[in-house]
Order: sequence, then C-alpha cells, then structure tokens
Amino acid sequence: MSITFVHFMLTKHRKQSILAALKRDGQVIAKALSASFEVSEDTIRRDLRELASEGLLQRVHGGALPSSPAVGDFVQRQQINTVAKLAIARKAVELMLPGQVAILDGGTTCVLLARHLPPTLEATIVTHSPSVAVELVNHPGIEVVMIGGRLFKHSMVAVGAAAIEAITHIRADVYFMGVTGIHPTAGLSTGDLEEAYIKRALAARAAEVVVLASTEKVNAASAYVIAEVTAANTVVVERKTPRALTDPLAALGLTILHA
Amino acid sequence: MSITFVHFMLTKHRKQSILAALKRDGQVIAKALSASFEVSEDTIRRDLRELASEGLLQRVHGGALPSSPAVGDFVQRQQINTVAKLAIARKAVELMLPGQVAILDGGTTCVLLARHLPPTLEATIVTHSPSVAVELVNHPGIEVVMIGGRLFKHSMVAVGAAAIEAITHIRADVYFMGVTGIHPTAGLSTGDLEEAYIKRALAARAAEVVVLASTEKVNAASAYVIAEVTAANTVVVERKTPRALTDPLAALGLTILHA
DNA sequence: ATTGACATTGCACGATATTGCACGATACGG
DNA sequence: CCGTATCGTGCAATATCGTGCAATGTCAAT
Repeated sequence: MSITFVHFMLTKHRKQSILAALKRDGQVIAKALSASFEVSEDTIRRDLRELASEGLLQRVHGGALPSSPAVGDFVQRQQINTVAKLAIARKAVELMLPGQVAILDGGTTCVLLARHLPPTLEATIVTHSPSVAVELVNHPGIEVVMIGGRLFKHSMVAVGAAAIEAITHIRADVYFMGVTGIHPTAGLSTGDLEEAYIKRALAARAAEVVVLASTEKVNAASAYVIAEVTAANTVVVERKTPRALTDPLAALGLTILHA
Repeated sequence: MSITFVHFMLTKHRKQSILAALKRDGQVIAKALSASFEVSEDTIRRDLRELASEGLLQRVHGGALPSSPAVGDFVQRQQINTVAKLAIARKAVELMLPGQVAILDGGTTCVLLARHLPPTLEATIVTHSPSVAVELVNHPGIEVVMIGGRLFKHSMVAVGAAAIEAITHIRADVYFMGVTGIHPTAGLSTGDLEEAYIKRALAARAAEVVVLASTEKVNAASAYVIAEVTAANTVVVERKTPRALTDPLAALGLTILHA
C-alpha cells in the first residue's frame, strides 16, 4: 500500500515540482526537467500538456511559461472585476461637490474614482495612496495632498505611525473608504491591521464617510475591524446587489446607493 | 530536485523580455539584444518582426520603439532626453549599497533610477514623489517610505510645511538629488521656491548627497538656490559632458562620475 | 495467488518549430 | 555619392513536438 502511495505521489509530486520551478524561475525547459527528474522528455512533455490543459501553465516550444504573469501583485489585482468597480466609482463621483475636501482611500476602486473625476471639478483630494496621486497628476482643478508614511506593499498605501500622525492634521468633508467587508453587526473590516488603523483614523477626520463595496463585500467580514457600520453614512454598491443584503444596513440608518 | 541552471531562454520568454526591456528603456537595439540573449541578430530580427506584426512594438532601423508612446503632461516630459537620463540613472544606481537608506528626489531621472534598481537589492527608499513610489510597487526587496504633503503639480512632488516636518524624522545614507542648475559659485538651484526648501531639507538629512545632472544643467543656475555646491559630495553627469565644465566642481572637492 | 483492467513510462517516427548562415536589397551617415 | 550597417528571404541543420505502441508496474477482484 505504501508503495502504491509513493508511486502515485511521484507523478503528482513531479508536476507540483514543475509548477514550483516555474514559479521560481519564471520558465521551465523540458530538457532540463527531464534531466532533473531522470525521466524521458516524453514524460515531461506529457506532464506539461496535462498541466497546460488544466490551465496551470502555458505551453511553449521548448518548455512552459506561467499562465498568468506575476500573480497576486498590485498591478494585476487592479485588473479584476473592473466593470463593477468602474460603475461604483462613477456613482461615487456624483457625491463630490465643488470646493470640497475629500479623502480617497487606496484600492483599485478609488483609483478608478480619481480617474473619473469631472475634468472641470475644483476640489482638494487627500490620499495615502501614491497610485491615486499619480492618477490626478494631469487633473487641472484638483489640489492633491499626500499622506506620507511607510508604504504597505501589498496594497500600496501609506501606513504606520507617521501616516496616523499626518492624518490628525486633516479635516475633510467626505471620505471614500474601500473595505473588504461590511456587515450589520461585525462592522467595517479589512484584511490588514495597519490598514484598519489608517482607515479608522481617516474616518474620524471626515464629516461624511462613503463606503465603496462590490457585491461580495456586502455582509462579509474580514479579520480586522475598522469601526461599527454606523461610522459610515453612505454605501455605494453594485446595481446587481440584492436588496436583501442592503436592507439591514439601511435599517441602521445608512444611505444605500446602487450604481 | 537539483537546481538546474538555465543557460538559454525560451523563444516566447525572450520575446517577453524584449517587450519588458522596451518598456523599461523606451527603446531596444537589435545588436545589444543579440548579445545579451546570446543568439544571432537574425533571430532577434525575426522576433522584432513578429512582435511588430502583432502591433506590440514599432520596428525601426537598428532596433525597435514602443508602439504607443504614452501621452500626457508629466509623462511626456518623462520621455525627453531619455537616453542621457537613463545613462545617468544607471550610473547612479551603482552608488546604492545593500541595506542602505536612500532618498530619491522627484524628477524623471530619479524615476528611471528607481526603475533600474537591481531586482535583488534590499534597501529602503525614502521619496516625496508618488511617481517614484509607484515605480517601486513590484520591487520585492525595497521598503518604501513616502514623504507626505501638498503635491506641487508641475513636478509631482510633495512640498510645504508638512513635508518639511516629515523630513526631520528621517536619516538617510545617501540622497539622490535632481537639480536644474549646478554652478561653482551660484550653487545648486532649482526653478521652484518650495522645491528648493524641500531639497535643502532632504540634503541636510543625508550623509552623502549625489547630484544627477544632464549636461545642460552643469554650470547653469536657476532662480532658487538650494545650497552651495559643496553641499553635494558627488555629481553624476553624462559621458559627453566636457571636463572643462566639471573641472571647477572637482576643484571644490566634488567627485565627478561620468555615466 | 492469479488474472484482467488501468496507469505510467519510454521509444520510434513523421511533423513542425527554431535557429544560424548566405546572399542580395535597402537604409543610414558622411 | 559611396561605404557601412542593417535588413529580409531562402535554405539547411538541429531541436522539439505529438502520436501510436509496446513494456512495465499497480490495483482490485476473483
């Protein structure tokens, strides 16, 4: 039985090792794999064909390449679920009034919001995200204030004591907040502790808090709590988000905007 | 499995690398690609032809250019005099040592410097330019610290009292400074008063100051003085910059590096 | 224990892809 | 206008690919 198990694992383990090597080197070469595993190139080709048919890698002449380049980095996350986020961003833009001071969170939705600010709008944008700042470079009417601090690489926003300190000197009319979860009882939450601190500090400095949440975030909760849901005044959700999900939030006094 | 040293490159991967190099450098040269990939120029020409037919780049005599040159205000300035600035950036990169804390100015040359930091380098980069910060998003080994403040639109860097205040909490090994003029008697100068304040504050917080100056900046002076030239320790200039221009600076004790 | 179904592997072989070289054509710079 | 560098094409050599098939090993049922 153990012999059986070992043999079964050898094939599968070899494929896993191929994927590991691929992730490590960015490419694998059939000939080299053949030598490493001491199997024929035919076997390797078979493995690669099968892995390719499962979408785990991309078959090319001589070996294989990753199916999706650089998974998980910030630039790539910026691409997913774009249509929904774009709709939310466009709707949220309507909440900005001329002359206001607005805080923009990091996150892809807020970058889209920045990109779609009306070209004629004159206002001040406070942000702790360099991406948002860069997005506003060519906007003629927007004054940009950058919150500094150590940059949390995963989400590319300033975090830490320096950022918290800088935030205490800000007073804003509205804060557009991105979350990974908004839940009637669990509250507003996000996946990183440092980010939660920052968002809480930002929310405390804005007269109105607008939460931007795609459907999967509604009635969900992440590890770190930012604040009670009542800390938010308005929630912008997708058009397709069911009323059943948003009604409990509306019952708590929040304004629900469907994009 | 033993570590297999990849001594050659898959065709498709080579094409991806060509595109990456093109995006990074703004141009590629057939001969240089041939040498770096250790294949014949014919193969490179074939690659370039095929990539051009896919619309991924624009074929020109001797190499290739990006198919769609990015447009924009700041982005556009980023394109001018690229080769000279790139050479300076590449030379300046050599001054960075592992584990160091370095301050990077705003400006196109510093963005190029950030882009060309060795992928394996582990260090801390302090910057008041969101563009530089965004450039470092996907660098695995670089810790980024953002100096916040009001963003001066023309050059896209944080300026003002908040930025000055934040800088006082920093201590760096080296400061890569961009200037619009470096003159033996007029000193280091720039075109904006706020920027001059910032650069002066940054220079005061770094153990070593490296000035990056393309030829037209040497022996030139702008409206606002940052400091005496002796505030700088090293000046990186273009290879073509005449000794006659740099000798007066060297006489003042500055190290001159020709890119 | 034996047998048959099934999985995995290696080999043969024709098909396809990639590469480098030769050669004539074309573009660039002085 | 000419020399040089670069370019594109044809071609041959080599490498890689996919498929069919036989050999070996494993598993489950008898």
